[in-house]
Amino acid sequence: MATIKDVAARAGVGLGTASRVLNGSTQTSPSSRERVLAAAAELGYVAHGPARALRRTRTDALGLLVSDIRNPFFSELAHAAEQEARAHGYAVLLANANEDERQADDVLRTFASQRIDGLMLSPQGPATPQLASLVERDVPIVLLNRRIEGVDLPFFGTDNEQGVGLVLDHLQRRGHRDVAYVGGTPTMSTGVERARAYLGGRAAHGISTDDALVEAGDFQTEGAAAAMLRILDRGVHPSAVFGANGATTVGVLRALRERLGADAAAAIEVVSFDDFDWFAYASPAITAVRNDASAIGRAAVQGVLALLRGEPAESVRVATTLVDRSGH
Amino acid sequence: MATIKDVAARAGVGLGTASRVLNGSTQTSPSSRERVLAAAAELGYVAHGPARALRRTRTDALGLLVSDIRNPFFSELAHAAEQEARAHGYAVLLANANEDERQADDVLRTFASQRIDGLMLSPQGPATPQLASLVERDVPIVLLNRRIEGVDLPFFGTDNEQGVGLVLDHLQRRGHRDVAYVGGTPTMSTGVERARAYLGGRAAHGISTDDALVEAGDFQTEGAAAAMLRILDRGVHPSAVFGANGATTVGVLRALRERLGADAAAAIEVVSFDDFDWFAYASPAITAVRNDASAIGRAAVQGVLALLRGEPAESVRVATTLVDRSGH
DNA sequence: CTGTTAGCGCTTTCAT
DNA sequence: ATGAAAGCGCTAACAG
Repeated sequence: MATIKDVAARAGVGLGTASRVLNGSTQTSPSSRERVLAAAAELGYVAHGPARALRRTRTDALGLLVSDIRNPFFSELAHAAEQEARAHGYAVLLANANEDERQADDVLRTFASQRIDGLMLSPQGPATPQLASLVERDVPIVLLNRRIEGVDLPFFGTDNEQGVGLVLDHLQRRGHRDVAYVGGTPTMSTGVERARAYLGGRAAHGISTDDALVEAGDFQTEGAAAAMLRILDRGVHPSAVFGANGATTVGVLRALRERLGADAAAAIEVVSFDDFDWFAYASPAITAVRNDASAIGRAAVQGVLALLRGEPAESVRVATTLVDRSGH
Repeated sequence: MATIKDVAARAGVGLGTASRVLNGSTQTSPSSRERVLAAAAELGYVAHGPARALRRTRTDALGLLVSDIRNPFFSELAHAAEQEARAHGYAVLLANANEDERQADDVLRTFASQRIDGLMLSPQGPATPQLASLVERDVPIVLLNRRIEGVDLPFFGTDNEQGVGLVLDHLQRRGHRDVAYVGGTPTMSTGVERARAYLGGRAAHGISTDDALVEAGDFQTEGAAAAMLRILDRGVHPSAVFGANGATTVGVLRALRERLGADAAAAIEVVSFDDFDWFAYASPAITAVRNDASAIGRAAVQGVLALLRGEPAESVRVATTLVDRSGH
């Protein structure tokens, strides 16, 4: 593998000059510039990243740790973040916590060893040891979509309150009174925010505040289905159901069909926080709050980059939109 | 940031000893071993990856370049690959080509500069310059799901022929004669293989070989919808449609509804190569070939690792299964 | 404008 | 079993 030394030799210049040219540095004579570039091209020279990193004490790499890359929200966010980072000359190391705290800590250790310049992460729960040590080392860090107790870091995520507001307005417009709510994990900031906004807003939107209509799930399909079944078993007859996230809504769908049959289930309007493209193909089609994962990803990158420059990074709550499919 | 020098000093041993202990190396006295480990823990020492890489000329990192991380097939594959790699002590650098050759080449350059030990990629098209240079450098490389013209590299992907066979059997069992086929890009090995298997197998399965029922899409939703419309515009009346991949099937669904209305569309059985979980919630539910992205991801990692050990890597065609949802 | 040199943090001989 | 020393490829500081 050609090194910068080879390039310098072939171009007939000193090591320093070669380095300067290759880094687009300030003053270099056009002649040597040309020859270095030519030599590099001929040799197929690619700078040795680790060596640069060692010397410069920065890697131009950002770590992105998501809860689950298979979750469309995160895969879209990751994609957008990568594009944004690349546009700014940064590479993104993408890793997956698999909704598991241990794996998350593992990844964080790897990131730390790679000496990433900054980190974006969607936390699994409370602060882990590795995270604490990264914070201590003053690595620029931003949080994605979920907050962490007792850790004050810039936050980039969905505007849950605004999104729930959209749903409340929609339900009211459609004239629903008996609306079931299948929520998320109460230990997750996302779950708490959505629940509070919804429960608190019911009365003002003409929605029943009967607690028999409300159950907490776990943001997973299984748990949500179970929660929905518990609600139905109470003998209530909701005309609509609001699922607190995408997976929850899928669980709701499953439970409704299982308990009521496809036809009766189809008579109940289902509204979701989080939109999946295929909701348009469900029957009846599902109305959903679409949160802009791309915008969050881009904003998060800009946030770490600001931190990297020593500027403060302001938290961002990205507004959602309602995809109304209730007209079939 | 604590360096190994700090650790050695604090443990009262030489640099070499510290390094040996930290690498779980052979012969080190229990006493120094203990003290080094203690010192490292107290200092929160994390080895400097780039420095190690520089010295050892390996990074213990594998590159994974997928066509589009938002495609569930790839996000699941990526997830499985990461798990498998981690189990073998390797980190995965995951990057996204965004179905764009230029971006792919960009990523490859970054990978090259990072000096990844091995590469797994799903090619966008023909070999790019950067890929050629990686091949030349003898970096272990395996291909995911798509082949490249003129490049002979171990391949890990779906068994398209077997999968299409499952569909043909299913269609025959259901008694379909007039089956429309919306295919993929003819320039992509995946598209070619599926088309060949399907078109060639029709006669033997009692399916009409009328070419008016066949159109090529582009493996994207838009293109597939257009292709489906072209077929319908010919005045044919298929009783079933086979979509050559997941996105294609979504396009098919959209086109059918748009042109025939929801009710008439629901009378046509749609079968898909690639399964999405929500196909169970479409109406009618969609029968699909499920290809095992996780198995492919794991096999691919094992392939590069074999190459890394100097062993040959045998290509793997992972068998698919049919998820039959035709009974509603 | 350019060549030389030091040294980033680490692993790995080479002597003990 | 361990300390000393060399050097991986690169950038930046220092002389010219």
